[in-house]
Amino acid sequence: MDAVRKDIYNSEIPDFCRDCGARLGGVCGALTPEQLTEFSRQTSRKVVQPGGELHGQGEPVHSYANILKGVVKLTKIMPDGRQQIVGLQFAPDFIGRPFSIESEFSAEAATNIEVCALPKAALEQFVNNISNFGHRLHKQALNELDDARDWMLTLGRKTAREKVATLLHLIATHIAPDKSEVLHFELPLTRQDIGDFLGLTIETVSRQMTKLRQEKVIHVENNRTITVHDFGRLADIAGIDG
Amino acid sequence: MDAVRKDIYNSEIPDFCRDCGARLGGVCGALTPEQLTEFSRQTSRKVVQPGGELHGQGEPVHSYANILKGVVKLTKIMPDGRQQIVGLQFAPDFIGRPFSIESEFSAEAATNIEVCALPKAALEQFVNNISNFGHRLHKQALNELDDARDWMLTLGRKTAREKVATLLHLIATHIAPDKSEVLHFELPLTRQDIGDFLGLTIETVSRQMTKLRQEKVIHVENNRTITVHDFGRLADIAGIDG
DNA sequence: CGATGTCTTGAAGCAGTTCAACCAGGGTGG
DNA sequence: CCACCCTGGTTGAACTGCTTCAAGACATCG
Repeated sequence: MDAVRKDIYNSEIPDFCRDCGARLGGVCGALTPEQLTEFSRQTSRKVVQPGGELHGQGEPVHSYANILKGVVKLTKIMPDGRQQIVGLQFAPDFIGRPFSIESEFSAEAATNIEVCALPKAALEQFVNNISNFGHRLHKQALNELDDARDWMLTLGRKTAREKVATLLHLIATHIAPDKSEVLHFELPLTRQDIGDFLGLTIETVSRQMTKLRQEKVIHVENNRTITVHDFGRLADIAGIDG
Repeated sequence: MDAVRKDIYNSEIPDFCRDCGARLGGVCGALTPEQLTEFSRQTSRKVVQPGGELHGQGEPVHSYANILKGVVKLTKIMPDGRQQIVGLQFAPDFIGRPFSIESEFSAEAATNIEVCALPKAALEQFVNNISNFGHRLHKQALNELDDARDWMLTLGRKTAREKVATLLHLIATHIAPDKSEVLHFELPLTRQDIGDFLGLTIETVSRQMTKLRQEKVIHVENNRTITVHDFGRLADIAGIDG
């Protein structure tokens, strides 16, 4: 780490960050190369398997993380076991409630994920010393708030059919490789996860997926690989736009 | 405004703010007396009738406001008229999406309200010049996010009975005068509003209220005045805690 | 005192749940 | 290599909680 390699194009950026997909987005986009170096010294890359917990509901938050790859689900669970996913996060989102208090939900890997974790103390140091850093976190919170409110409309007022279409639309816009009319992607969620996100049972989710398949709105392979034939049609069914 | 009256107890606080219930909470709590004076110079008090809009869905945000009194509902509406309340705000909450872009929902007075409105330019000035100000806004956003996610669980996984109890619990904790076991308050929402908040029809809301009344969990006068006899029982029915 | 808006109550219908059986893929071990 | 199971998904049939539609009660206000 002392002998920093340099090249013409990325002269000051630390090795550690050079190949990172999240470098320009999320909180890291706020950092100068020197700050990035300092940042990278305090963080550690972690790989987490599906189902692995980043933090549990009711636990104090002691660590934060930047998602580099994969999907993280935020879930709430009631004492009797009923479960609700209250947020999905994709690269380069930031995980963890700043100004701690204990977490009101658990954060769990939905797919294989790769994160850049940093301890609470480091986060606080960055917030205090880097002017843009707090601002970036604020913006992320506002985005999550907008997403949460969109989803409240989905949960409260949409039919099962619209809900499933809305979910597919959401996933597609976040992880599909291109923005053409025909989209192709891997579902990062199980049917159970989808049910828990939409406030439905797995059976209802399955039935609605089957219907969309029969109507040729989507094509499904191996239960997880989805092709959307007509993105506009999907948005229409989801009740998005006017 | 030039001849500032002073008294022994509130020497530097502007007249304008002296009787304000929100002075110590919300964003104003971050301000020194001098800043408060500057702040008060840029703001104007407004009274809004129930149904009055602070800003509409899809409009650019050009004004912000601090709630001094009353309740504001944030609502989303679909092209076909289906409606969902995505947030309730009480004094001393702050209204308006910082870093504008257009608003994704409308903010509307649910009761008679009194607000302290300030233009976008003034907000930006405060964010840039007062170090705590942005931090307060950030905290407010995080609180709203926690609230939104709590509500997602309510919308997605609770029964009609639990939903109604959850709403009563929410209102009670926000506007009830004291924290004793027996609570007494005015409902700031119509049955339609309650339905739009809970993702239910007004008929279902009414039926569940009747049931809670018959079970002596609550007492209702004039459809709007509620007495909660046993707060713990209400929380229990709402599925809150363990 | 009728008129209007808000809330309640009842009865019928239906979207989504529940319960149960079945199916496909992917180990594992005899 | 097949028998076995185990997990995740689908499909069917019966049920039910909420909605829908319709009528009535209550309060407020010209």
